Amino acid sequence: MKNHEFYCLHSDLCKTLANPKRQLILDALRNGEVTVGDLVNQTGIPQANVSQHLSILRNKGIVVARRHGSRVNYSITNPKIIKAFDLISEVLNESLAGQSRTVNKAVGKTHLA
Amino acid sequence: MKNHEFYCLHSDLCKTLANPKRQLILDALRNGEVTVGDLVNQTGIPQANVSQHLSILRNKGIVVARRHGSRVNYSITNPKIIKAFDLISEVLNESLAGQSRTVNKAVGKTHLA
DNA sequence: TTGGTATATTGTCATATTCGAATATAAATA
DNA sequence: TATTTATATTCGAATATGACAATATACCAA
Repeated sequence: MKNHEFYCLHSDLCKTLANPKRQLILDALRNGEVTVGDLVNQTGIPQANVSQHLSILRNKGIVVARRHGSRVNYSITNPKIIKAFDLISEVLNESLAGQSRTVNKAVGKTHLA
Repeated sequence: MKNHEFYCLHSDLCKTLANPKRQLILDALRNGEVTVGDLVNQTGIPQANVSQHLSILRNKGIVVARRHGSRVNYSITNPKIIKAFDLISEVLNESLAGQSRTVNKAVGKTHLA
């Protein structure tokens, strides 16, 4: 059993990934460096909001910024982030595929939703 | 580029994983079925709170409940959940190891925290 | 049926997250 | 220097989340 602090760090990292807009951004960064402006265009998210999310991702060390003239290029620091992302996609797809079977079936007469 | 709904489902799933207590619980379920009572003992989390978290995990299809007498056994529905969990652990460890180098270095004179 | 043990749900409050609007900063250019 | 373009930060309001206490439900045994 690992310690409490580890779980906090781990879930903190997950929490950072757990936002639809940040996922859009991460997916847009999947193939390499992209500027903020391009992220705005590709995702349709307002500029200020993109910057907010990039700031969050930066602070967690998930992305890194590199200024190039007036533009700032962002990229993902660790490719395993994308691997984890894709694994969770798989879980999601399998879950969606096998839905409505035993998954949420009631147990006994409990209220188990 | 995938659609918005997919990202919402995906981040919803991540969000469910993104909680230290739920991670403790998931790690305790790593090797197979465990009863609620055992989860309470192993994690030190109060019973009501464990049930709350199990309810959340159940509703997302991450764990499944099986009643056996007066006890209820929980297990993880898809082993890939654990794989994803472990991948994120790796990212975390690598991030902790390589900390304080270039990761959060300022870019230009921006306030980039 | 009564009591006891195991598990689940609800209500409430404190805290955290998210977004848009407004504003600030940096670099490029006139 | 003044202006424009690119990006970042701050503030405030709405909403979501998490924890505990209290209570409810299910099953078992006497």
